[in-house]
Amino acid sequence: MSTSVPTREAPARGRRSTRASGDERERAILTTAEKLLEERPLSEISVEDLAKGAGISRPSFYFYFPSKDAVLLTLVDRMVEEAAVGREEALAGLADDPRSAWRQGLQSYFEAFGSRRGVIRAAAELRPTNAEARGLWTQVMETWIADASVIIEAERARGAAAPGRPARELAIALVQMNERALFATFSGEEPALSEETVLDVLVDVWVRAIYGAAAD
Amino acid sequence: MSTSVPTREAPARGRRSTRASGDERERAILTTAEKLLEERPLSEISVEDLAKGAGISRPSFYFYFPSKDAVLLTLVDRMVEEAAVGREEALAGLADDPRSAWRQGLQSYFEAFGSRRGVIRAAAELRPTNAEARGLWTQVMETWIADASVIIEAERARGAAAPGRPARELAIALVQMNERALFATFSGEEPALSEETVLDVLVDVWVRAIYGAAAD
DNA sequence: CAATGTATCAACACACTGTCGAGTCCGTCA
DNA sequence: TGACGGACTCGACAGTGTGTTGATACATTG
Repeated sequence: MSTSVPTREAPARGRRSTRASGDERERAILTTAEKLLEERPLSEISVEDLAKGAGISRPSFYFYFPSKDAVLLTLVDRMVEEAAVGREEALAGLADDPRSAWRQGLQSYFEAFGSRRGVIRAAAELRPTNAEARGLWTQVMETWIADASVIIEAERARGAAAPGRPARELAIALVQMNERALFATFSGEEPALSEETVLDVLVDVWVRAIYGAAAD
Repeated sequence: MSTSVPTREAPARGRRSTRASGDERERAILTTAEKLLEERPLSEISVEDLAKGAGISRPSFYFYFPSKDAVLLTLVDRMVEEAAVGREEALAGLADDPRSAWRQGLQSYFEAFGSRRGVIRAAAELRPTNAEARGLWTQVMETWIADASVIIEAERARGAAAPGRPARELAIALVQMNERALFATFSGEEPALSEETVLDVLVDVWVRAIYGAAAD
């Protein structure tokens, strides 16, 4: 580890340059955003609100972040990283018990996203209008899909899973289902599955879609 | 089943009152919106653009619609109504051939939404910020889910479908999958299923999830 | 031919975003 | 020590968008 600043792998969307004291200010903006997002949607939060919450003026805000969106992307980055941690481990014990292995894979996302409702809600709100947000989300989906495809193929090869449409196609549909269902549940949409049942239902569909043979 | 179509009284979101000549103007606004939405997202279309496209001034626009959102909701209303038409018929020949019956049910949505990409994209963009849009979409989902639940239960009762989690839960997850997958495909997101395969893949998951027993 | 309702728009009042430039504060080093 | 420069701050401005108001046409139609 180098002695210099704790190498923040954070993308260049944070502060303009520098690395002096105002570090806390940057933090303050982030935590303010997180707090406000629990209360109301992104569209009802202005740069002024963020600045005020961090105890600075609006122009000063722009010293730390180039826009409101950038703040959010930083938050999302963080969350995604957390979610990715659990992903690896889950994919071990497949041969033993597919159902609970798949369940585990889902669970890490469930937990990471579930603990930051404001942020995912905002992310969903941002995606349509912000290309960077779209790209970031695409990446997440893509790794998820890639993982699932590989496993589906492996399960088919060893004869555990039923043959059928290309693994990737199946994976895309299932991952999209997860995304939508979890978003709906966490943002309190109607209709949505309850927090207690989402995981079970989703895993059920996954397992049936992957292992069950197509009827007729 | 009851087929209670969401009573279609023209929503009060059109013109302030009246119903005189300026009818064409209202139309012009609607078609302008539809046209512009094929080119660029809702967030990049201003009331000014809409007004200009319809050959009137911005204030005049407000004589016809209370806001930009209202224009869109009208468009969505229309589209949803079209989509609902095919729904009824599809649900007949289930006993004969479940797969193609389910496929047919999906197809009407596929076609209705696929022919108005701009509008669905805008609808997705609007949903997070506009309560009315959310409510409208909720209704659509709800009828879809209700239908699916009833059928799943019927199929289980007659022994065709496998038992499992409550039909409604299954229906919610599957309908959400459809929604997300179709949106992704039609708005050219990445990753997404191709237009040629979406329907097949979705139907495949539906059939396996409903008729296939849970493996493990 | 008034009177009533339809339709139109210039001008205004706001809200928000992003930028510019003039500052302050503080550590460094000549 | 004192001036130089970089970190940081904010008042004031410019731009773009929304929604409203009030004055004004232009019909009908009673």
